[in-house]
Amino acid sequence: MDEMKTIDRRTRKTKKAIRHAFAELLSQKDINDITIRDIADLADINRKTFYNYYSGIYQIVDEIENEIVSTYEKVLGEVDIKRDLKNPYRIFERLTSIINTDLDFYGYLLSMRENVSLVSKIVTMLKAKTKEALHPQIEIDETTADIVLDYAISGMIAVYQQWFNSDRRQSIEEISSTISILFFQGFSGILEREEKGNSIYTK
Amino acid sequence: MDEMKTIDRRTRKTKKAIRHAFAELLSQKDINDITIRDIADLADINRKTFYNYYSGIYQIVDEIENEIVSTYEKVLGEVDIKRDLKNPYRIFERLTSIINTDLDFYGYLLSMRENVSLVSKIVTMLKAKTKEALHPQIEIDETTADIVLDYAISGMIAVYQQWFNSDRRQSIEEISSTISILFFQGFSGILEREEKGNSIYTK
DNA sequence: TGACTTATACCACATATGTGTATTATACTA
DNA sequence: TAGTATAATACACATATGTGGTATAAGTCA
Repeated sequence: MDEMKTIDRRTRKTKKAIRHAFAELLSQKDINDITIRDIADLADINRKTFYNYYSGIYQIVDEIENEIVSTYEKVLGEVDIKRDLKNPYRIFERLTSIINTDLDFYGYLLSMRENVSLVSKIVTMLKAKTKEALHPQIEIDETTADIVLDYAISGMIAVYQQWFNSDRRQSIEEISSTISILFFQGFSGILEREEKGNSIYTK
Repeated sequence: MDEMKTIDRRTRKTKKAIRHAFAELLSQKDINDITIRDIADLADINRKTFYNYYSGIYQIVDEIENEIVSTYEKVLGEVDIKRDLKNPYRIFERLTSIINTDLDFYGYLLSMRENVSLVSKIVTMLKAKTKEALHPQIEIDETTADIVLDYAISGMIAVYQQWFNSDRRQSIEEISSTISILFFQGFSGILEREEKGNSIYTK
């Protein structure tokens, strides 16, 4: 968003128009029913001009996704993964908050059928970040670490997806606490919490 | 596949030709580069005929996915989810085996960008099956159960995806054991196993 | 086998896609 | 502000898509 300033005003204007038209159309109909002609018409640009910037509809989505991942990455830089690994509540609380605020506008992307790519991008980024934080303090072999991270990160994102689809019924604290327990103690941790009847997040 | 026998021979022949052509083309190029004309030409049918059976390329994928999910569902019927929940090794071993055999032909689907839908279909099916097995024996509230299942099932599938993409380097026992531990004891269970140095699956 | 039912082929059309080329309009910069 | 760079347009073309109507071929069944 910063380097935008140095770019040709025409380019800036056109891309903005395309993005805006796309968002508008997306709010009206399914992505598969949106044609390039639709976008060009609504953005009031020549159809050819569209191809100067995007090779197709999904490349707009790709661009948006990359912006989202960048946001994640930046905010995650403020967390000390290494320190919090054995009590990851703080990490998950942070992630949940990001999703709850910055992602508000793009939230529906998470629930779209097509956007596995966003999920996999986030998975890739989080895996990289976590692995560099782990290495070499925690004694665990590479392959196992991969499995653990795949499992935990994908699981976490799935929870967020459902959270979105159910209009974020639970509080950030609830979600964070549950994911945190699932990650470190698994299902047995949940059973324990349920038995006690006093969850971590009760006020 | 059974009811196929009662269907008009022409229909049978045409659908088979389409499916075959699609598989052939898929092995040659990316799904996004496959046109309906390609399929019609290779299957040696009129382009219009294609539309008699499928509304588009992705509906073929959809059909294949549904067949895969059915296979899963059937084999999973042989497992006693309720009994094995606290020591889920058997369940995961069974699932891993299915993937390793029946899914061999369609395995690459799991690693395709587009096939989130397969994943979500499997998630939906497994969630339903698990919930009916849980209810009402295990004392856990509905919402929490949803979260646990989303987390565990999506995590599990992510592990399988990576397993596929790395050409199934680990044994079925290794994968099953790791997922099993992750599910019931979480990351702490993995750390414990690593410390002891004796994993469940060492012979 | 012969009458029927139905799948498929053939032709046609409106629209979408991707791309090339030449021209015009706009923005940058010295 | 004048000159230059480049973004955007206009136009055109080959191909793909989805769909409708009619004719033909193949399968089904009594």
